[in-house]
Amino acid sequence: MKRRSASTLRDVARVAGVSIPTASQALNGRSGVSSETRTRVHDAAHKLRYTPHAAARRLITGRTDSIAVVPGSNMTGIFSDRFYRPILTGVGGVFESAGYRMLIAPAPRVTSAAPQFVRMVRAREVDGILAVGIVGSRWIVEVTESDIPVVLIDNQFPELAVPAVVNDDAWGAVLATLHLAGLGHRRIGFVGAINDELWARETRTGYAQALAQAGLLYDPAIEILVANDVESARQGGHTLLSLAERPSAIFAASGKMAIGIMKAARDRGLAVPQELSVVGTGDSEFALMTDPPLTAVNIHTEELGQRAAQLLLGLIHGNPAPASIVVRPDLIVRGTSGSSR
Amino acid sequence: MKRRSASTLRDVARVAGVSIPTASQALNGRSGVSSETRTRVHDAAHKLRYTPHAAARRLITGRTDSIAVVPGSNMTGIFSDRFYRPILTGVGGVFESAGYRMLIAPAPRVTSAAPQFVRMVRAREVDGILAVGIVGSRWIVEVTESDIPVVLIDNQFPELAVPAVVNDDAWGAVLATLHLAGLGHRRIGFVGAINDELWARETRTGYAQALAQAGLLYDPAIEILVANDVESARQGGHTLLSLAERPSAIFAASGKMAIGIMKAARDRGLAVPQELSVVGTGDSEFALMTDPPLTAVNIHTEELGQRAAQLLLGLIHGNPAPASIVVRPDLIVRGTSGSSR
DNA sequence: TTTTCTTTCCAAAACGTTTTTGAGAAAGCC
DNA sequence: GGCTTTCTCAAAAACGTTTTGGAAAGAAAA
Repeated sequence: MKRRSASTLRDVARVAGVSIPTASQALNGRSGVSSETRTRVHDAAHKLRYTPHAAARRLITGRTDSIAVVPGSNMTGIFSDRFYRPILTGVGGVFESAGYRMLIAPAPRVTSAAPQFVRMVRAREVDGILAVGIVGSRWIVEVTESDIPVVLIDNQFPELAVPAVVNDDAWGAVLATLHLAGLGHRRIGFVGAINDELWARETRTGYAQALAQAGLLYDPAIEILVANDVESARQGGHTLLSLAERPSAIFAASGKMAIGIMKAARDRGLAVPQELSVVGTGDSEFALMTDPPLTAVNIHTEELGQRAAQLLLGLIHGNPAPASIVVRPDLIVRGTSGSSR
Repeated sequence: MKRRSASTLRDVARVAGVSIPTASQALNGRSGVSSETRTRVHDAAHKLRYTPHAAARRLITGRTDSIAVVPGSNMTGIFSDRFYRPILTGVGGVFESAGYRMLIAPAPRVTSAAPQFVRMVRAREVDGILAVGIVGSRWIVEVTESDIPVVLIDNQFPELAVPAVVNDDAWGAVLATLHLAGLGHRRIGFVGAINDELWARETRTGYAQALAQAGLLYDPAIEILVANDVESARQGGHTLLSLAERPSAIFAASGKMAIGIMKAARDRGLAVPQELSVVGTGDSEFALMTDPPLTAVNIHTEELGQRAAQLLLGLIHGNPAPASIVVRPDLIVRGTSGSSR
């Protein structure tokens, strides 16, 4: 009596005293069935706790109501990445209200998950794909061959015409740099990431551009590239702060690097923001942990995710693919940036 | 020529010049097919880029090779929760090597996702369920009715006999408190979470127990319960540190609360660890951001996830359900705890 | 009364696999 | 050459649903 095998549409039809197709019609709300039998079928279904077998339904309808989320190779993990996490929250919210499920390959990186994902796509397990971060173009080609809609987040393949949603990293750097310039700083240092990912390059570009815009000289001596972690940035900070003409403000391209800079300042007994202004990039959880709280470029990560999800839903429903979407960050001024002198 | 509809087993059979069942047998490596036809079938399948239709296969085999991950109501979000994130990383690793996929309802909390999940389970979309954090017992009952294996993480229902994997929160508190006692501290304060979740209660229990074990007096005046965030803990810290007989050490039940305490100490000009020792709880990403790095109870989150995943895989393959698994944390001594005086 | 139109339902086919059963052919044995 | 045995393959059934093409029954129109 424990193991009551799951009830099927046939059972419902039998209990309601109708044929299988009639039961199906009734439950799916299609016309051509009297309201009396309709309620009888619904009652039977409810009594038997009937739920349609997903695989059977998929087989005939061709829809899966699921989308696959693919972690790019630059994610530290689909669950552990600080930057991409809130993006996925945004994605999830949109798909939830649309009644979709997210299928997540447990593989930490797309490089290892690639064959698995291609198989998933070919097996028609999903209606669409959301690739988050860096994925190889070879992989994209293989996937798009299957006529399944794909949307990229924080990545672009202009030559392949794959729709994408990206953050305007250069704009963020411009905001940060102009903010510091507006406070009267003339020597604004930059600590960037030494990798060659898009955001690292773009951030650097924005910094240089903003300097020009503010009429400040670009000085390679106060620009330094380090690995994207606290300790490397701390060392980089010491390099910058030990200069004869040390910068009065530093813009760090990530939250971790900003924290490293603040540690370096504290090591040297420099008060923030009185003797050194620091601007970072990142979420508020990070920013509020420092003392004082970090002035930072705020990337609308959740919005990135939402926009991408909406775009993908549109493609699934047959809408034409729009051009890429660019989302601009803004700057949240907290306690680490102050006027020069 | 762009829209080449996906090839099916029938196509493979036709190209190879055999019947459909023979093609199936050959591809699935079953005996009773000559090696010559077998290679012919494989060649055809490869040429046509054949991949079995997942839904069709599921319909007949009954297996889905997927498991559902259910976010508990105390998660801040399946992607955004600091504590549960690494657990899911552990889970993912195990399922990846076992060839399983993870289905994640995008809903942020199980309370909102409950009906959706029950439907998923009833629709036989998954072979097993992993519930992470707090889920309602009513929900569990509803799900277990479907004869689908369920494993809980960081949660327990002794009366329902649902297998679970939990962290030994009390033990962590004992380690932290005894560490401080071992450094010579006689007045060890406690900042706990005011919610009534299991970990909050257990941590408090462990603290009290360790005091007794160390021969120290339990003083309600230096125990305080606050909301689990930085700012609340900061205020709580001020309360504790303004006492006439202020504690020389404080154990905080979470990383956020530990940071709040450190901010309070800095507000009052108290040097850590010279004038106040602080021990927290949490991952190293958090702990390394403070200055000096935080001495903290280290919960083996990833191991929790791995053990739970392995347990669930066992249940799916018919193993008997073992008793609950308890994983003990350890203490990582960093820079915020020093000897008394 | 006969014809035409609705309404309500059901039989059958389809989706793409896997599994079971059985038939034909080649080979071994007397 | 007749008999069994082994090997290879194909025909048919099954999984649980949705969709299509009518059929039966009753009501409206002639």
